[in-house]
Amino acid sequence: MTHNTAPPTDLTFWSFVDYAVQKAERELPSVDAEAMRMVLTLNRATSMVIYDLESSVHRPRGLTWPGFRVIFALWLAGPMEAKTTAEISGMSRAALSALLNTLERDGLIVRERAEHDRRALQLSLTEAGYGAILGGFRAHNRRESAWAEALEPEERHELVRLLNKLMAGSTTAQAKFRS
Amino acid sequence: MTHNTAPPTDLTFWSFVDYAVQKAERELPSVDAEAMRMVLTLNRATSMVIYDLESSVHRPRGLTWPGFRVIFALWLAGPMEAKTTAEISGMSRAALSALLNTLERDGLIVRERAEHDRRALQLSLTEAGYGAILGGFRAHNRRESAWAEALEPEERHELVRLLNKLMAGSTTAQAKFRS
DNA sequence: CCCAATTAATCAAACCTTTGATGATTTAGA
DNA sequence: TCTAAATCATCAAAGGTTTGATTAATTGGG
Repeated sequence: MTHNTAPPTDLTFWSFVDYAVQKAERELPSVDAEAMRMVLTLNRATSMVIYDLESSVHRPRGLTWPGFRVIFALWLAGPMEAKTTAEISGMSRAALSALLNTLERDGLIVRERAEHDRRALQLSLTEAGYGAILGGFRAHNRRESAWAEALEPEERHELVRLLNKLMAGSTTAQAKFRS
Repeated sequence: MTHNTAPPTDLTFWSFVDYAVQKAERELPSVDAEAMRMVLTLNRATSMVIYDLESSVHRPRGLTWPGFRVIFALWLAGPMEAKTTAEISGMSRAALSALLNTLERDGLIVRERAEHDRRALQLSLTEAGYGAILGGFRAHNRRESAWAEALEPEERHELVRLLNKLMAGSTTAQAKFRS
């Protein structure tokens, strides 16, 4: 817009990060290029992995990615209150509410009123839900393995360490969290 | 479900990864725990960063996260064909098509038929779109900086390197890509 | 003991995404 | 040259997300 340096004609999902960082530095000299590159790359890598998992494993089995996340959480930590499910599967209470309609309709989970607090909801897997996660997770984990093979074991460790450190910094960064 | 080891009562978005990996190993001994931990952590870290950027920067300014991505791509690499915009902003052609309706209605972008190929669409920012990205990106980049401060400069570099290596492995992993 | 503030869940409207189908154009091969 | 295959964009249906109400139940001072 400001300058008319023609962008390379062969821009791809991959090469765009480098191009974008350089161009942004020219347009806006005050930009924090390293931070920009980090967030851009983080977003891209994740989006590739998740798209692969969802489209190659879960959709063909009749689950969406969010649906899988909920069933997965209930498999490992359920039965539990809806509030907790929302928290650990990383979605808002409202989003979970909508999602549960589908999962309940498909017979994968059961909604029940909690004993101790009649406002609260107790969620649990049905037999069908249990079956779905068992088969789905094996396939899911095989794809995770395939992705992980790109890195050496120490590199995987280091990646996890850095991501955890990044998340831990969210407090200092005063990040906004999902309510 | 199989075993009835009660999950810790204080499960949070953060602590769930450790808990889940351990529990999955007990339920399914053949699981690739390292790969599972890597993908789970990657997903969580990204989701925190993106949620913060979207809810604290873009939504208050009237843009969704996908809307921002498109305007951002057009700012740096535009004007360009819709096909390229979809590619570099990481969405399918169909998703972009729907998104453009909103952006066009809000007067941020212009859709035009391409000269050389009457099937193709040429996209460009309007003055309003240009204004939106200038202000929005400054605030966006400030939040990126705040996140990046959690890591040392060399750590940021290493994180980016590892993420790029992971993405490069998608070929070997035979990952499915967005069409 | 009672009412105000909180908290759990849901609803509603607006949006974005996915897959699969349909309409135009363009390209390539017989 | 002309038709079959490929390509670009859009549509349609089903689903999930966000923010901002709204309803029901619980809690905590006064």
